[in-house]
Amino acid sequence: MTETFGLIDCNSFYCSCERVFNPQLVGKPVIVLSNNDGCAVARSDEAKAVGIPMGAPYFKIKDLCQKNGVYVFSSNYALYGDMSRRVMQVIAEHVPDMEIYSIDEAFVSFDGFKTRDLDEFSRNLRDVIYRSTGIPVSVGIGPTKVLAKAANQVAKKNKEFTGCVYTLMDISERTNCLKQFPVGDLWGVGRKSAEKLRQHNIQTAFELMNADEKFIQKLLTINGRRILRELRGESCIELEMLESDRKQIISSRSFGRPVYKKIEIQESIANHATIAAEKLRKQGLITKSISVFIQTNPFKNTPQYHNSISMKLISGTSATNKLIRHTFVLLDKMFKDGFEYKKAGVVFERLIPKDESQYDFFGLHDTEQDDTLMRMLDRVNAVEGKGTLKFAACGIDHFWKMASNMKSRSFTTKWSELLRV
DNA sequence: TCTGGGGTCCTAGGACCC
DNA sequence: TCTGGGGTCCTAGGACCC
Repeated sequence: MTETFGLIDCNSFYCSCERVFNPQLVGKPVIVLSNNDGCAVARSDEAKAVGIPMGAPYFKIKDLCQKNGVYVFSSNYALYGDMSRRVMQVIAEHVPDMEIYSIDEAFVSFDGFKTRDLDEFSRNLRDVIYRSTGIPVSVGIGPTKVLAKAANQVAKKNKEFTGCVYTLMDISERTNCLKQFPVGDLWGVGRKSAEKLRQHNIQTAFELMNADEKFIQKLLTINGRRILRELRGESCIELEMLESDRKQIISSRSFGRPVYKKIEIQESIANHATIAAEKLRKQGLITKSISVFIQTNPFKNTPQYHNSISMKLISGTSATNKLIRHTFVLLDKMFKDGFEYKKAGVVFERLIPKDESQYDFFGLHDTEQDDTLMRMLDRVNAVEGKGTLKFAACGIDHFWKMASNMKSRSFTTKWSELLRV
């Protein structure tokens, strides 16, 4: 039986969020920058039109932005996360089988919907989402996820023509479309794979679809083979309606200025351990593996050093104080003087639910004292604000802190944050 | 001066065992 | 002098995604 997938994707999501609370921006070029105001991660159509490439470093496009009156924002994740929740909720109310794929995308299953009505249904859904959240979306429809993704891209690129909804259910439509679809624009085909395919004269999705399966598997691993089959209309990638368990938690950041001293790296590592530990506790998890990494700036013509080192714990923990201590031991083992450091971070892996750890008789569990201390810490920080209470190792100066000079206000979360106690 | 951060999955190859 | 091979588990690194 042929399945029917939909991909609902918010248009220029971060920019659209900024526009919802600042309608003057509608019709104007808008971009949103990554952490540290590093590079452009979202661009409105108008910003694309003046020639701002995706991922462009801000310092390189600053002039272009000024010349064209581009509105520039630092990223405001609290706002985007909240808007995302609203959009997803509206979708869930209309299509029960859905997978939240990313902050601005959801796959849905249209199995059981009548094919003939899907276009109209999708346009209506689009209207409802826009009316209730202010966020414009595009919808792609296809017999597999890869094709639904491709359809979505076509819908987005030809908004006037497609009305932001496009379907690849029809086989002759599909052939026509895939013949003009660059293979590198497919979901799952990145720069490296596209280059490999090009070397074998495979430039379009249509050419990939007609290539030899085994050859493609050899060239691009099993993932490539799956993509090929999905292009043929054979569904290999399921809808994942249940959220899978987290496998790792990372906290890392580039420094706001060059860093040379170990004590300063320690401070930032302590902060990352604190943030990651808070995430652990929020999700009821403990970690049994800790890694720390440090690196210099690969874009800079200075001596380079990057390293990471990890340790396993006999019994897991989510206690910030313990985790900070462990990360310091790891940092000691790999830190080298004489480098200009740019970034550091902490990774927790081998995560297990805290309530499963009680079956571990031999381990040194977090004690009652640890747990009480962490509960108190989390509570104070929830009420009084993030970082009100923290360990001395985290420092107070925060020299390493990133730039975020153009952030919009937290329109949607300010109050809810205060009230969430 | 200034180039994000947080994730997942796959594979090759080493270690180890019998 | 001969110097296996297959299975499993683990990890680092690569590639990809948003």
